[in-house]
Amino acid sequence: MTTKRPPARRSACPLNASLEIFGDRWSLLIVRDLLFKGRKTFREFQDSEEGIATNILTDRLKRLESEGIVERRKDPQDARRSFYRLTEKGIDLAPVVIEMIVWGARYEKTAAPPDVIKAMTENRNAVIADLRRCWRSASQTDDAGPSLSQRSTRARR
Amino acid sequence: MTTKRPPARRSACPLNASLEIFGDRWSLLIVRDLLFKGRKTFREFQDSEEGIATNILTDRLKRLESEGIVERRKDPQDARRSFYRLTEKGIDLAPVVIEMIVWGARYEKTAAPPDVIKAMTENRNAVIADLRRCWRSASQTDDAGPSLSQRSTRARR
DNA sequence: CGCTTTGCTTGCGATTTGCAAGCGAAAAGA
DNA sequence: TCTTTTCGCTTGCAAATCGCAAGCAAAGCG
Repeated sequence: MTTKRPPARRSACPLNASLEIFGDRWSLLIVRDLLFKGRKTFREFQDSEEGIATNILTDRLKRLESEGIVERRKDPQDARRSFYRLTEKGIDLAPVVIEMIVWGARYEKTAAPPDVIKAMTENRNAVIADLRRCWRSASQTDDAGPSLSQRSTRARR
Repeated sequence: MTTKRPPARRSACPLNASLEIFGDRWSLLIVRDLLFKGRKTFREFQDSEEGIATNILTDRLKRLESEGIVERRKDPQDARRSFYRLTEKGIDLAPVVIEMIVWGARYEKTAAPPDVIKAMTENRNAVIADLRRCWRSASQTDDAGPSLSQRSTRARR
């Protein structure tokens, strides 16, 4: 008589927990789109440069939602559409995403804008604080998240 | 007449580059074992709590080596065995791994030792600097990496 | 009413996974 | 020496996942 199902982790290591939740090629791209690009609908995610397949996108959104990383709410204007937004737990993935961006920009050939990378490395905490502040206010006003977020690319103090 | 093969990225985004290299359920666990647990041989990785299959371990080690994240060198004592060690590029994954550990420890049930998590959050840069220093000296003396790295769990200034 | 958009499902072949077994070379033990 | 064990790795195979195309109901739009 089992009670419920915390799908049984491979280990009790926190890194392993993280990897089991978003350790794949797609999940963090959706988080990136939410965090930095102001994307919030299925179609907007689908239109991302990487070209995620619709079935995978559906699966990842469900998974992220069931993990409490994103929230979904229907568009009152258009009943077909839903808006996705990051929860607190999702916003807290920003440091992970930023470190991965910095590493990728440093060691691989990418089209990363140098000023953004510079801000992320030299001004990490301010960038994260900005993202958090922006999302917090957005979740109060209820009118979706930030859109382009080229805010704190300029240094703070 | 194609020149070579930079396996063709899905996009030029640095996050995507990172995900294509280590965006799977296993690669970073190997990096963790190297960074924090002093493991350095095939068998030691295999003995990790998560129980990686040998074929996958072989594949990931090859992949990490071809990406320049780990280096392999034969054991002069035992010709069967090889030692793996992190390169500079691999050591620079420490911030990524640490953020994932912190996130996992914060939001999931894990067995993460609280003092280690505390050090990683409150004293992030010192922890990273310690790891780097430790690995740099190890790669000079040529006698493998750090072993238990419970060093900077105590705050610095 | 046709026509499009949105989010999602289905089908299907290809790739990747997880697990077990096996294997050669080297080391260790008798 | 001869046997056994260890190490890193390969193979086989079933299951799961992936990527791509097509389709589809519900809702908006003309």
